[in-house]
Amino acid sequence: MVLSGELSPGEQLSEETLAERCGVSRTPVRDALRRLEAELLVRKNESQRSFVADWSVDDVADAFELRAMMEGHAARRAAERMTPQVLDDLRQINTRLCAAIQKRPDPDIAGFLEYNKQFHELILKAADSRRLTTLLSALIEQPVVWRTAQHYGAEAFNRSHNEHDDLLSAFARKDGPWAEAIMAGHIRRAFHVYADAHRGLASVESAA
Amino acid sequence: MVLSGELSPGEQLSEETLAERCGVSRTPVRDALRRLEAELLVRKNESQRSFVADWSVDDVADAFELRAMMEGHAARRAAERMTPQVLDDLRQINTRLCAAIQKRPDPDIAGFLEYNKQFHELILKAADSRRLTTLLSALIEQPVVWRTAQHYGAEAFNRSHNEHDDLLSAFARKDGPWAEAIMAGHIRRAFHVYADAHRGLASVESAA
DNA sequence: CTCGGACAAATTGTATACAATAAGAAGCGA
DNA sequence: TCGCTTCTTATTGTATACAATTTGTCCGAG
Repeated sequence: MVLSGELSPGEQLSEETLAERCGVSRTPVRDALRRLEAELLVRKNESQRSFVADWSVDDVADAFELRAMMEGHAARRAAERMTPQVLDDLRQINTRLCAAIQKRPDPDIAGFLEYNKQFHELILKAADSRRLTTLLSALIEQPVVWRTAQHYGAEAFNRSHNEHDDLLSAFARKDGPWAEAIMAGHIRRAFHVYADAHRGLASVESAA
Repeated sequence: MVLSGELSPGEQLSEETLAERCGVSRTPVRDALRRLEAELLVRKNESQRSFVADWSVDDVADAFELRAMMEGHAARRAAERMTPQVLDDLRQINTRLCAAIQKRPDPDIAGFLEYNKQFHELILKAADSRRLTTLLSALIEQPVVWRTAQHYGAEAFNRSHNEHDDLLSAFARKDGPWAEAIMAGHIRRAFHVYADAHRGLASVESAA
């Protein structure tokens, strides 16, 4: 509801109101608010009342910057720990991703998103750091990824696929620094696609 | 209770048992478990049962590595955004820290910890990234910092103070990369003090 | 003796009621 | 009219009861 714009930035979120609206009691609503607060989609003021956080473009830039750093770090660790099995799995996923974006008449965006998600998650798993996994999960908003992909053209899809291929090369050579550099660039490129599409808009929500 | 070793690693944490033990109902216990899970002090298995996580030395190394990366990033951002006012505040804090570690006959460890915390928190604030602040708070376990400081000798305290001074130089010149490098080294040094003190021990808890 | 299946126990998820607290509104005096 | 106090109301914190799910155990068939 926050990400779809159904709730406006700054709007107060009363537990009882939300509970009624969702047809559940306050208890699961409280849990959900806690999670959303951890993901910074919801803020609490000094007296514990909840409000919809407003993500300015700067906030999104901030999130992407951190994600670039952390996924880059994950890629480096993954490269250092790469096994033939994992490498093969990654190649298979990227092959499927390639097939999805080359579908005609229209590329299969849902397929792209799914395989892209699998690709990044497998790298994260290969990085073998519970903490990194936990921290990143709070940082990657799939709806933001989704909106970014909506603005991809054929060339952007191909670039994404090629960057994944580059990553596979770095992984095959266990070249950690290279993998880190490619991944950081990969994420930053995604941000610029997002930023170009939202240029001049005050917040994410008003664009949704 | 987890950090003091009152609860053993791997031990199951029943909400009801904890509630009884703490004299409260299950509701606040549930909230607490959620928070502890976010900080990775508690794990949940696939069927949502909670257990005390066991932090091996590798896990602590993992946490310190991430902390070095993220606090380094924070230091760089802080350097780029540094103002005379903040710089002055940081200098004052470090002066007080210096006084605390030079107390005789024994250095004032509590004072060191307090001013060290203030120093790092002000840098984090100057970095001006809500996300970075949120993520780091889940990563910095003050009890771990406390235990590390217990193993500091006079030279380690001085080194810490001098590294803070170096950071101030980097901040004064708004030299982001330099600040990042110093901070990363500063955190890594702290880890090695910790690791040396715990060498050969299987887990944090058994050493506490 | 082992393997399933069903039953019992333990545990978590959810709903609801009440208590504590904070925000807002009304009244009162200067 | 402004500022203060007080009361009302809105909202969150906590306790408890019950439902749903999972785990462990026991018994019988093969």
